Parts: sequence; C-alpha cells; structure tokens
Amino acid sequence: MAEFSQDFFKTAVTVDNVIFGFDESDLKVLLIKRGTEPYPGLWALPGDFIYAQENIDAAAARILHELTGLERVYLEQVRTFGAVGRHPLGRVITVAYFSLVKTNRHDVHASSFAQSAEWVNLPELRDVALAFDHDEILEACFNALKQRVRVRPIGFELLPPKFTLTELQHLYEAILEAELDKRNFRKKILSMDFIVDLNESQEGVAHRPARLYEFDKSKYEKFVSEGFNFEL
Amino acid sequence: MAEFSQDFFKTAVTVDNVIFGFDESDLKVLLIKRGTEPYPGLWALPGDFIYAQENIDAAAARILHELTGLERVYLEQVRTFGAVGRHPLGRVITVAYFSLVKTNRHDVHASSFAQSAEWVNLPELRDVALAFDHDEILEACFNALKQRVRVRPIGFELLPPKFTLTELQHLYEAILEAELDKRNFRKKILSMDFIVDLNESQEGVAHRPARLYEFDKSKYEKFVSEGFNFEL
DNA sequence: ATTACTTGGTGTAAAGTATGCACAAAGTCA
DNA sequence: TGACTTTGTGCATACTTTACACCAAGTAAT
Repeated sequence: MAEFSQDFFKTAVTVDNVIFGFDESDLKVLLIKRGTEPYPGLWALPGDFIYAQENIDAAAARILHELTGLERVYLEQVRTFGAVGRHPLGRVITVAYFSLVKTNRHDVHASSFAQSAEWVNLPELRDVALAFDHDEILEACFNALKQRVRVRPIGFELLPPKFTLTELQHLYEAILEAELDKRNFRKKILSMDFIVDLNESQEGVAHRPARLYEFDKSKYEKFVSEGFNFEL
Repeated sequence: MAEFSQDFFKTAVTVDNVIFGFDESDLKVLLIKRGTEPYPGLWALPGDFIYAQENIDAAAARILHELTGLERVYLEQVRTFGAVGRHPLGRVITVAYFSLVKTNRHDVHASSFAQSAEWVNLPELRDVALAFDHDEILEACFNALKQRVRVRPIGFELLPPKFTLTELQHLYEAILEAELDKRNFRKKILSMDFIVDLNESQEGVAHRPARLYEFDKSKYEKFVSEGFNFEL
C-alpha cells in the first residue's frame, strides 16, 4: 500500500439502489425522505457507503435488506456516477443498481440511513426533483430496466407467484410505457413457454375470473443457457 | 466533510479502458506489459487512478489520450468492478470502459503507466492470463461491444473513413463471432442508409477492386433521435 | 493476347414472424 | 333474469428473414 499516493484515497464510494415494485398496474420506486443536510426534505434513492470488506453487489443487497427485510432479490448494476460536483460535501462516486421486488408481500422498515421510506408511483415522479443527481440515476436505471425486460423475462420478479395474464400485460405496459395488443401479447408469452397454467382461477372479482399462471424458472434457465431473445 | 467517517476514504478508485482496434480482419486490444509489482511481466489493461478534480469519463479519455494521442474517441462505460481482493495492495474499485479507435492511423506512445503497450489480437488472448481481474473486465467489455453493435452502428468507429463493404462485414463478423451472408449483409446495411457510396475504387489489389464507402453521421443521428434499432 | 486466379457484386423464392382486428364466454350484482 | 365487466380466442395480410449461385472486373503469369 505504501507506494500509493494518499491523494487517491480521498474519494468515497457509495451504492445507490433503485428498488422497483409493481402494484395495481403501477410501477413504483422505493424512496427515502431525507432528514439531514444536504437536501433535507427531498426524496432520495436509498444508498450507503460501501464498507471496507464488502463487495459492491453485497452493499447493494444490504441496503435493500435493511430497508425491506428481503433477501435473494433480483439486483443488477447499471452504471457508476462520479461527476466532480455531484455531492456537496466531497468527492463521492456512486455505483447505481436497480432491484426488482414483489411489493405487496413486505412492508418497509426504517433503517440507519432512512428515517422514512415510501413507495412512490414512478409516473408521479416526472416533475419531482430528487436529491443529488438521483433524477439522472433513476432515469438511467429505468432505461436499463426497459432494455433488460426486452431481452430477459425479469418481469416475473415483480409479480406475486401466481398471476393472471392481464396483470403480466399491465406490468409490461408500465415498464415499456406502451400499449400492447392483448391477443398478440398472450400468443407470444405463451409460446415462449416459461409460464405454467395452474388451472386455478381468480377469486373475489366481480367479473369473469381469470386463469392463474406461475413462472417456470427451470424452463427459462434452459432457454437462457442456450442463448436466446425475449422480445415483446 | 466533517461528518463523514474517514473509513470511507480508504478506497481508491481507478478507471480501466479496453481499447478496441480493427486491422486486417482481426479485432485487437491495446494492452500494456506490466513492469512493476504486482503482476510484473503480465499483460494488463491500461488504467489509472481518477484524479481528485476529474470526472470519470474524463479519466478514461485521458488514459486513451496518453497512450495513443487520440482525442474525441468513442468511449463507453461498461461496469464497475470492486471485489474486495481484486487488488493485492488495497481496496481498489475500478470503473471499466471500452473505446473504439481507428488503429492504423496512430501509433502507440509510452506513458507514465505504460512502459510498453501493444496491440494484441483478441482471439489470441483466449488462454492468456491478464493481471488482476482484467480477464473478467475484458470479457465484460467485449460482451458489451457485441451487444452495442447490434443496436447502434458503432462499428464505423473502428474503420478508416473510407472502407469497403467486405471490410465492414469482416468487422461485424469479428465482433459478433459469427459468419454473415454477403448478400444479406449488403442488402441490410445499404437499406439502413447510413453509408454513402463514394464512387471510388480500391487501388493496388490483385483482383477486382471494391467500391469505397463512407459513414454518413448526420443520417445516422437523425435515425437515432427518432429511436430505432440496428440489427444484423 | 490469352488464360488462370481472386474477390466483388447482384436477385429471387420460400419460410417465418409480426400485426391488426371483433365477438362470444364466464362470472358478479341488483 | 338481465345488465355489467373482464376473459379468452383465430385468421388473413404485410413484413422480415433466410438460403442460395453465378457473372464481372481487375491482376499476374505465360
């Protein structure tokens, strides 16, 4: 270590995590309301310093775990942001991640870095300024999700284990910000063969009940390992 | 700054740059031969610490400039690598970039971090161990290039200003690691309308000379801004 | 000058994929 | 029993992708 100039150790490295959820036909992001300087009162992405003996992915997973209690969640690194002036208190470089969670099954905890955390509808954030450069990070992560979902069926990470085709379609429409044709969507999804008809029906709805499906992870993994493409 | 724990400033942040070139039907990478510990004698990616007042992209551009003298080169951030043990002398997190340069027009300079630098054929690196986790970084960057080239016509960055369709096809074949059909390739490339027939011919070849083309950047930018897809 | 050699340049038919579109079926509720 | 809501389904057409083979234009050697 002796030969390294100490100057290069004046930079802090953090992780920020864009946690996506889906509920009632809306994409949501888990944000924290900042209590302290800088940017008190603004929404911000949950994030924290990377510990000395911690891998970067592990730091992202820790943030998510502290906030939601969830483990083994879908997590993907997106890009690193390090503009010189992005943090008013010093040089802070941050590695951005997004994660996909099944919202409705778990509530949000307070934690060391989050006095209050809340699910915010993504469309409602269009005109809200976030702390730091978190607008830019959120946008980059949403774009990454949009791209990823065209190529891997990761949408299932956002749905409960049993879902209807209409729910799945609404999810894709929310992510892609586009309307999809019902018949064509179903034809395509079913032909890909990752989802299994459970021969069960929805209950408690005031109309014809929909069939329930589940995601077949093993079929999907076979497909992926053979190299393939998942377009909608 | 006072409220930050000093512990979080014991991490160094670097940039590593996978510089791709193309010559004589082969994809090449610009590597440096390490002279000092750790890993003396091994090939490594050119990289350096990020300076205190330097943006991350600027650091990547600087490394490239010091090594090749080139400016305004295509540069793209790929991913950040920060496994706890990746650097034997301390915690060093590195942001990986790739760049695309027109090899044959510029020679390689020595520089502060590179006693000797050399263009190495990518296929020949298959079984060569690089310093640190640079194998992994190189692989990630090559995969990023592979993906990117399917969606943006960045291949032109690797060719001289005037090129033949056969050269272009060889480039795509090298990047995609696949053979392409000559007629279908030409039909598709020409229908995309980014390349312009210069009505000139190759000279000094011992066979029918090929027509020369150039890339029309303005047409391409129009296309991109309208949102589109470039598949081969 | 003729011939051999090498690479350049071109079109079509068939298969597969994507798109657009409308109506009967299965439930609940009053 | 009828009104209401959402589910579930098929086909015809346009578009895209793939597979495939031969003549043209130059150089080099005799």
